[in-house]
Amino acid sequence: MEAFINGYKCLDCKHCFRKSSTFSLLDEDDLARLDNARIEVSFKAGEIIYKQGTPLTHIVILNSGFGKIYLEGQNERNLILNYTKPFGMNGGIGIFIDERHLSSLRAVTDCEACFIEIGEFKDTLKRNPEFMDAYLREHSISILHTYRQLSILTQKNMEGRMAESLLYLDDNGFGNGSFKHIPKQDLAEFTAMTKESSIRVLKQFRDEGIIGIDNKRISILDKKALKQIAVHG
Amino acid sequence: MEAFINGYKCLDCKHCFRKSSTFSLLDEDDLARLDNARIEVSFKAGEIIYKQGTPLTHIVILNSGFGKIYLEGQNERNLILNYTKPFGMNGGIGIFIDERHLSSLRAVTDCEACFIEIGEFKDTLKRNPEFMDAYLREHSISILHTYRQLSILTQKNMEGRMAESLLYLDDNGFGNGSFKHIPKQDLAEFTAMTKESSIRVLKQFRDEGIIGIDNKRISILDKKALKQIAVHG
DNA sequence: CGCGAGCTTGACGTTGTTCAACTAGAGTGG
DNA sequence: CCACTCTAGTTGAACAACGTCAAGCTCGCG
Repeated sequence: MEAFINGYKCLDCKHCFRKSSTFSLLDEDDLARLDNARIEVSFKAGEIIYKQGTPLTHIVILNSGFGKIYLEGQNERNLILNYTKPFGMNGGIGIFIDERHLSSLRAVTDCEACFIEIGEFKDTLKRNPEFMDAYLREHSISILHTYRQLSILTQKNMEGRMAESLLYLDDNGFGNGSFKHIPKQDLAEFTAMTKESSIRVLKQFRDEGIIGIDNKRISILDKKALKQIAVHG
Repeated sequence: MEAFINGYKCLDCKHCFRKSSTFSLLDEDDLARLDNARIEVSFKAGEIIYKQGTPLTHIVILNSGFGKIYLEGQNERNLILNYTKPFGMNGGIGIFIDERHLSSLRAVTDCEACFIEIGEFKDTLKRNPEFMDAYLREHSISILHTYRQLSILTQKNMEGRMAESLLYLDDNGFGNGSFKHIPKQDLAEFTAMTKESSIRVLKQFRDEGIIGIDNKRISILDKKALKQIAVHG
């Protein structure tokens, strides 16, 4: 019964956590506590999972589907920081300051999300140094990516930025050499340019035989050329 | 004798740590251990304290003077992420990944730096949950700033970026309403524009009576106007 | 006094955005 | 089945923003 009502649990915690190298560091006892502090919610593609500025009360983990993490910037323009990774922890960066979300998360596909209450989550971090280490490693990688983005987005031209982004998506588990689900508008928001510009750059890449575009699916045809453009741009 | 040889200690650890709210969370025992894992080095203005990509073996704390934290980007162009804060912990973000520096730190003024070995530092973090909390809070604030920069640098025009930067510097302890030590080139690297552009924008601000420039010292005359430009730009 | 680093200026070219119009395809109700 | 609508995609022309280049300046310092 509960399984069909949004906001209640229908999955077994241990099952999910076994798939995550970070959560696999916890023992039965800690998993049980987290399970207790956990809520499941499903989201439809396009729905907002959490919004920048709102109170940060839970860590969010997507155990199916994926979402985009973005900053809401000047006059309705967004900047996509990254896409979620399976079983990655989202929304946690603000928990040590004012407990508000520093970014927004929106479902790209339909998603199943686990919400873990941050009080319990923090306690778990404190009780388990290895878990803390893994958590910090995850965040460090995210910061490394943010630094890279900062450097790329402020110093490379449109072609270079687009090449970097396509390579990043390809190298980080968005399909083998091709990906759907990412409209031109989103590629624009990931590369800090306008939708029109992203279309023009992609068209240029297509005309040069570097990528293929059919029916909203982008395929990388010449990765070497893309790398060349990424470095030089 | 030692006091005059660079790389040896001449300061009392407890003395310094008492000035830092983060380090004041540690007890005598932990402070003594850190003191043991500590080296002091002084740097002249302009010298590199650590360089992006090199092995990260120590956390660096500046107890006098200040430095700039920057990314080394495309063809010799740097991007200044931030300036150091007194007794702030620098260089630590990479300690949970591959133990290499993600950014560079360079002395802006003459500096006295403490280098704390990261093994001991990590152990101290693990032994002291409150210290860990404070450390994470510091880093979270730094990430928040990085997000802000990402948003500002990719979405605002030059006037907006410069206004934001001047306000940031003013609000974060770089003199009351005016600051030296930051040449036009550095303001350019902080706002992701060329030296020439930063000069032109500053000149425009001066002509509008918003700032004053004399003898390399920039003074904020009309903060309200600056805020207006920052929001709108 | 001369040197050099940082600063300043203007002319010019490139890059990327804006705006406006148009197209294609998916979903919806009659 | 067809018109209607909505969203994503596409295109071109005009324009603004910003960088590049080249030259000259200024001021502190040896």
